[in-house]
Amino acid sequence: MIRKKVKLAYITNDSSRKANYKKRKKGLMRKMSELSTLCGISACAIMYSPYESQPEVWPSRIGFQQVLSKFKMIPEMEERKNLVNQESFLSQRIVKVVEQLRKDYKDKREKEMTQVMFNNIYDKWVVHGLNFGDINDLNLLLVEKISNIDMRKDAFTMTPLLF
Amino acid sequence: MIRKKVKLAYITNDSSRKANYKKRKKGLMRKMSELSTLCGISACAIMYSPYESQPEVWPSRIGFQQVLSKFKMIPEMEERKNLVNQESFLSQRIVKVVEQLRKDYKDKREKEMTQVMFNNIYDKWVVHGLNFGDINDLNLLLVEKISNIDMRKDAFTMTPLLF
DNA sequence: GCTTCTATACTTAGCAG
DNA sequence: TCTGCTAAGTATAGAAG
Repeated sequence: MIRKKVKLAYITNDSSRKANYKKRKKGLMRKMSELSTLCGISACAIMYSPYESQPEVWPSRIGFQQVLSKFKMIPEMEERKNLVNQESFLSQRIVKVVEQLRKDYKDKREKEMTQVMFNNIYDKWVVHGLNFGDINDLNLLLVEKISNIDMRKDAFTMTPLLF
Repeated sequence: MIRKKVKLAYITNDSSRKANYKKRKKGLMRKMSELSTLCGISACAIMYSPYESQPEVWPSRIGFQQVLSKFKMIPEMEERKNLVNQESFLSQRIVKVVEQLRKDYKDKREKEMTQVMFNNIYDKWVVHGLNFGDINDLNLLLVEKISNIDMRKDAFTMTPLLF
């Protein structure tokens, strides 16, 4: 049981590579969470492996409803919605995008469709070397072109999502 | 020099919190890179702290040009561009989005503007509990509404970016 | 494949310059 | 501050069930 030093190279043996992945993924997730609580910072990690059908994400996707609830519950947020500076403009846009998203998800079929699309696209982004910096840039585009989205004008309501 | 066990709670002392952050961030980045090379998987991490003006991203944003070059160099990608199935449709859209992005970045002023916007928005997303899963969902929206973007039709050319 | 075990490798808290 | 040190604490490679 002599433990070797880590040889920093691709593990060719399939089963030990998978085992290694699962162990280290767990460790990474824990460290991510520790850093976040110890230092009070926001952090995210995503791992896209052939061992899982969905990308592994930290923090977990738990409760999109909770996220939406936060929007309602945070008073500063409500205040911001009534401000007229750029910041509040952006906040409102975000709220509306999220609302739009909620509505989209109500159509379960469409949801599955887009999920499949996402998997395809994300796979390509990663395969072709787009990192999260680049995905962020794509988000920039979203912001920029957001006025093209046919936003609904009605109030921001909170009904349960379908997932 | 008796070292305590980690007490998993917010470090109230400012300087030691910052020191802790920098050390652990470094460790996390290394582990991220190790996992990626050992297991050959795609992974990303982003940390948004008050200690740095820009979010800390792994892998680094090095060479968007390189990313664009990859698009040109990977033969399968070129083939896909000529297919007519959904997959190729999506690939083409990605290429065009990236192209659009490149053009957008040519306007340096606009670049800075959007960068500022991104920082504001990303901050809010994270502050209000949106994780990368959610940001991915927003990306779904981007895909969905992508037909609203006024795409340029000319060939995909490769000129240096301004950053 | 999966757990669980545990010796060893690695990480990092606290200190010093 | 930052850098480097080093021992205490933690993660994990490899084996066993």
